[in-house]
Amino acid sequence: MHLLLVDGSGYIFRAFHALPPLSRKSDGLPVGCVQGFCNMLYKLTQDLDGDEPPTHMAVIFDAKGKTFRDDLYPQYKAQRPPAPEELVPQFPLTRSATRAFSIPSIEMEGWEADDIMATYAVMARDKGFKVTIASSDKDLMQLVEPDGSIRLLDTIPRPGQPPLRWIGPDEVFTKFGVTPDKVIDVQALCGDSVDNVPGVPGIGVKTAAELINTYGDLETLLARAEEIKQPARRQKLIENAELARISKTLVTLEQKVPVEIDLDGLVRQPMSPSALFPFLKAMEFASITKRLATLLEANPDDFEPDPELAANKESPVPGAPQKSTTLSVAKAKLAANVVPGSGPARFAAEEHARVKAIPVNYDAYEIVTTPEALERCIAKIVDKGHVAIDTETTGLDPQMADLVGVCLSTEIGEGCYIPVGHAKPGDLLGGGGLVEGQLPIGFVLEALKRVLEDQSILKIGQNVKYDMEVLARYGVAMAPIDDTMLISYALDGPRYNGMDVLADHWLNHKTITYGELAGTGKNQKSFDQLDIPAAARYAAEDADITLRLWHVLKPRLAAENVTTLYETIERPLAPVLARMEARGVMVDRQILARLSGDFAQRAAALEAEAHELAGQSFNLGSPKQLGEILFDKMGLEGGSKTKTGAWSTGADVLEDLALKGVPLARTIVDWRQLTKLKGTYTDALPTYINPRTGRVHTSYQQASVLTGRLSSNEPNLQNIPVRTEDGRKIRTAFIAPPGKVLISADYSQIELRVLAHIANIQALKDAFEEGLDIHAMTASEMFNVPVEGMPSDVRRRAKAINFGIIYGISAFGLANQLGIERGVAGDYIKTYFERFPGIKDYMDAQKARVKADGHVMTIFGRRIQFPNANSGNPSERSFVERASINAPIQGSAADIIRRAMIRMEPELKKAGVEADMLLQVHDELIFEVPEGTEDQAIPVIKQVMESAAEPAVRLTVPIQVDAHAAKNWDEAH
DNA sequence: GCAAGGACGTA
DNA sequence: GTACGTCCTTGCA
Repeated sequence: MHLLLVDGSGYIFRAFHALPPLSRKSDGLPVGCVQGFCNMLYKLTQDLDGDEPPTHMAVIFDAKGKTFRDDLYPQYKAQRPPAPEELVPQFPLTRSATRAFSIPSIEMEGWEADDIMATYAVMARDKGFKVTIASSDKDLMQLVEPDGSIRLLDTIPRPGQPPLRWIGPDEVFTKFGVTPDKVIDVQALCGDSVDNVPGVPGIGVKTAAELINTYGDLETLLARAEEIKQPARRQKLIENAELARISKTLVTLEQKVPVEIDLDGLVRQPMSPSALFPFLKAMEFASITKRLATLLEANPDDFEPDPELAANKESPVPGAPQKSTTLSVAKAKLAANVVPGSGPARFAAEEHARVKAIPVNYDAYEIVTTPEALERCIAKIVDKGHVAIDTETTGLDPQMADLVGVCLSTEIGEGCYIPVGHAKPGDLLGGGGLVEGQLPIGFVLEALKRVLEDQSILKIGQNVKYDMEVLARYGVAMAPIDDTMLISYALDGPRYNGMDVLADHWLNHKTITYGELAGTGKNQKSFDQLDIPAAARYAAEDADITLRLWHVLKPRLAAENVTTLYETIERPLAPVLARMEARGVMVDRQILARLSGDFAQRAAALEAEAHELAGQSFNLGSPKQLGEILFDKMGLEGGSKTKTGAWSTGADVLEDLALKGVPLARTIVDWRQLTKLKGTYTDALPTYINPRTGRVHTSYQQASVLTGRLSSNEPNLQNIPVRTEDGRKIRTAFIAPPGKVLISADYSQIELRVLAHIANIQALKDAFEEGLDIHAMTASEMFNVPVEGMPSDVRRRAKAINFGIIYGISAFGLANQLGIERGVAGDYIKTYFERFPGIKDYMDAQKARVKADGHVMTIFGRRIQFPNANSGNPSERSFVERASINAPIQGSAADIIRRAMIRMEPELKKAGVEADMLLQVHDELIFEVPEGTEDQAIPVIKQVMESAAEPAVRLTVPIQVDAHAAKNWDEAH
């Protein structure tokens, strides 16, 4: 086996400088590098088809956009000039050329071609391949193997030199003075002026090699730097140790890029005349066409030039100068052609078409009731290496529901349903016993555990967190996992949540609804009451559809550059959330009961008072009745109507009335507050206490918020009151069990900090750097008031403006919030833009982006889509504009805390700290720790949270986390 | 029994 | 002005 990797991007750049001047085709499009590239591909296939011809081959390109190196070291490749103008249109053409030669063309956003090549090279070497990398890039020399299993091949044409020049260990030693495995250590020291890798100032290749050969490696050298004789050199090394380490990271190639196409996908395909000649003729490459025609024994005249790429000799677009029009039309066609045609995108489209065409056959599903059938099913999974799984249970709460059946699907169209908990109809207390013929649940789980816990077998689910939690209660720790819901969320946001919607949208298939199977309303049967054949059809369909969706959606990750988001944020977060949900939080029933009584009494008194003031009895909970009393019967001024024509009676309206001397308004406001607290919190929360654990287990929705935040429901523990005194009493009911304490750690002003970073607002950054009160600083800038002795109202206004900015400010909204004139609010905004100049640019950029692309992006590459960004409805359009300003800010902050959560458990463990992460409230994490260990836990928690953006993104503002420990949530907060 | 609207709790 | 979830009433089936 022999893998040939071609450094496509490297070739283009080097060829551009090495090759003779431009050649153009008849419409003026420069194609010199494309021609050289085609010649090189031809030559390679000719010259290497000697003793060990390549059996596998791919051309790798740099994707546009940033990589992790830019985040690690913003100056990386920063001084590199933009690509020459003649080169730009040739980039997509080299991809087309690659495909014309029937060779996979691979690029991945976020990764350099070198990283992808390193990944494939190592992957292939480990499988015993011989690997050739067609490149002369010195950064790839670190991959060269002493035994010759990985070699480089320089293919750039150079006068007076052979066309192909091998680079093995000897050539590497000539270049770097060390063996290939030490190349990165040398590069870390000597740096690279072309790529702007800093290295250690004053140390060149020779010195670097000498040092590395003396000390062995970089870390040893840095550790023993004191021993170096030359004082200047010693000094430089000690001072720049960190720079050297960063440099080493920059030059070290990633060997674990999550490539989507495995080695089998790189098997060499024979050249196809029908792919090749239309391209070559469109490019007008006469001589290589002739040579290949001879080689393939084909007649080029049988093929027409590819109309998408050919010189356009037809009538140009009216009104435009002919030449440039022709050129731009060609470019536009290219742009449109390249995206769906490129490797990963084409693969995704083909997979979609393939999977969509396979019909669902309910008769093909199998019910497993014997140990032999179960073994066959397991053997199939082991053989396949991945399996779609769906667990069926008695309910929707993963902390309560009992397992009824498990369904597994290894091939599209197939599914094995294993019933374990179907019950005979019994009385209210159950007691009917299990339906006969089912395998014992313990036996089934023991057997399945082998595959569900096997690290080499991927378990695919839809909302797999649910299945993980249920199985965890039966002692099965399912891993690793993939989740079609999360893949869809990374790609498309919460738009197609739910398997029914996904199946309908992507597979054009309507799944059986649970209502159709089990009835609706109060007569709905729980899953254990269903008869097994019907249950099997439903369950197997779910597993089958999940597998189909995985085949359709997973390739889109690479094609649409969402792999990093999914792999580094969404996928690893799911098990973390599963554990948080399983832990739950302790809630003191007594406290809530006492509060409930208190609130009830006070609400009743207010109700009587309201009836008195209104002069009649009415339902205080009815905005309709209240509006009629206030504005019709009492004839009060200042009423406004809602969009449905009803009187508006919101808290702001009532607050206005109260200030104008309407006592009833105040009474209603107070009553509403108390009944809200009672109904939503003190009465409802105790009903969520799980009888098995004695704790409250919320459920986190990982894939339902547009911006990337989590949401919490049943119960929502992300809106526990905090603003009012009565509200905070509810927080005192969230407690740590005996011997433990709660820690609350929250990000300080995370969204404003993110804004300062994204929009690059120096004044804000400076203020955060100096640890100032950010709202007071804003007020001082805006209103020319010193921070010392600032009136609280001035600060309040500035705070409202800061929040307004984050929300995509409008004069209307700000005026509303502050109770001031529209014109005054408009002046405030104007002043703000003047004092913080970058803000306006940021806002305009997001608005332009969302209109052009239909989406905006967080700093971690999460796309937030707005399909109606160009809506004809002006208010809808303004809404999208504001949301597109807010989304990258809210979303980047959400990404940061997600990253912190993923890293938290391993870091706590590493630090030897026992701390259970229980809750997340957007910018706050709640932990439970043994009493007395809080001082060990807090620094670790803070450290993880404050550095959570790194190394993917190096923020240009400090992140600050405040953390406190106490026996209850109110005091810890 | 269900959906929509209004109101209000959080970040 | 952003992002959510829950409770209650209302109106219709």
